Amino acid sequence: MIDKTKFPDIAFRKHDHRRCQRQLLTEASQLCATRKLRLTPRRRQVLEIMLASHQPMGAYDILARLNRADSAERIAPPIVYRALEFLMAEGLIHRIESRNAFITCAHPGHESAAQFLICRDCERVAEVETSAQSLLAEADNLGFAVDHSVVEITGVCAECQKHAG
Amino acid sequence: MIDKTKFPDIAFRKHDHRRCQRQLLTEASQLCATRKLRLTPRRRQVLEIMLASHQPMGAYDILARLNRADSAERIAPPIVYRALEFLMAEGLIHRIESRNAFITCAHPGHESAAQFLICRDCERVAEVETSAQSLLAEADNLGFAVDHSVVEITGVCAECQKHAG
DNA sequence: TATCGTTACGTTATAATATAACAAAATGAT
DNA sequence: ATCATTTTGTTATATTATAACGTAACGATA
Ligand SMILES: [Zn+2]
Ligand SMILES: [Zn+2]
Ligand SMILES: [Zn+2]
Ligand SMILES: [Zn+2]
Repeated sequence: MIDKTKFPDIAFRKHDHRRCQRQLLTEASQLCATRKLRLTPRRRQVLEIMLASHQPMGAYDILARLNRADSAERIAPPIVYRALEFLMAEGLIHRIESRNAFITCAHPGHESAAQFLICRDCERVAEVETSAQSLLAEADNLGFAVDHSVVEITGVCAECQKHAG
Repeated sequence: MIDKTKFPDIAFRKHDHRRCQRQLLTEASQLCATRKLRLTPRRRQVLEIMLASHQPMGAYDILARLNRADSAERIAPPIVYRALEFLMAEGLIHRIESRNAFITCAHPGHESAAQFLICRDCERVAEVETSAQSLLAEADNLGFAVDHSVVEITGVCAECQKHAG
């Protein structure tokens, strides 16, 4: 069992990635079973493709891999986007907004908002736990040189909350 | 002079927006003059269009307004994207990654990374100046009900910094 | 196991966002 | 006036995402 709370930068280190993959697939299965949701072959297939690395993938990258796998079929975009939609809704993957790309969740089932350290060189992504700690401090801790940070909080402003009443 | 440090939620309040517009245009002019950069008619026009409101605009929204303004010309996407590129490079506007949209900077020339509170109801955006850790507290302060937060820190991981040597 | 409502998948077309590549014009420094 | 540089204009195309609608699989129930 890889504890990503202790090694939040696992994505940036050499490690037994097979174990990552197995562990996350198992967690995904269990999570879906618990919630009585169907991790269908397609959804599982997309998740497996995404588990190939700790780099985010664009929907069309995933699509290309799907079409390379089953040389007979001609999979179309909506299939991929639907699988991504399901996986995101269940917190098995996250969207990296600044890249229009998607990445597997490092610890499925977490409550707090996901936060990422994205290396613009190797393109690997580490998912860190929000907790109380400052993310920038955490980055500094990990020796991660911050280049650009995107912080976007979406919600409803006070005025609109009144009107909605 | 509107002090957005004292009123970080100015975008969510009733206020004299003409003053916002005038003030930001003046700041933009001065900033470009200081840096010996050209705030050309096109760039200024795009900035003015964006100053219409505190809501982010897509590149094609801006394009549509350009084409409505000069009914003769047929402005094409690259023109808009180039103006946006310039304005972003100089910190006069910011990109809202989670919306593929752009918004004028609330206080041009600031050093720290921009952070936003985006209302998914009225779609107005407040730019706040706080550290990442206290942003959620700030949101709470302003009565902003957080719905979804995107925190993306891009940089170079420790390993890649070694290889780059 | 036949039926039926629901969920997931497949297919086609198209919308929305963004950039490549190259030509023409404007700028500003000799 | 000339020329290098920057900015703008133009055409075409790449990339990302969704609408709309039909088919198949599933899973509960009779
Ligand atoms: Zn791994
Ligand atoms: Zn996660
Ligand atoms: Zn205003
Ligand atoms: Zn700003």
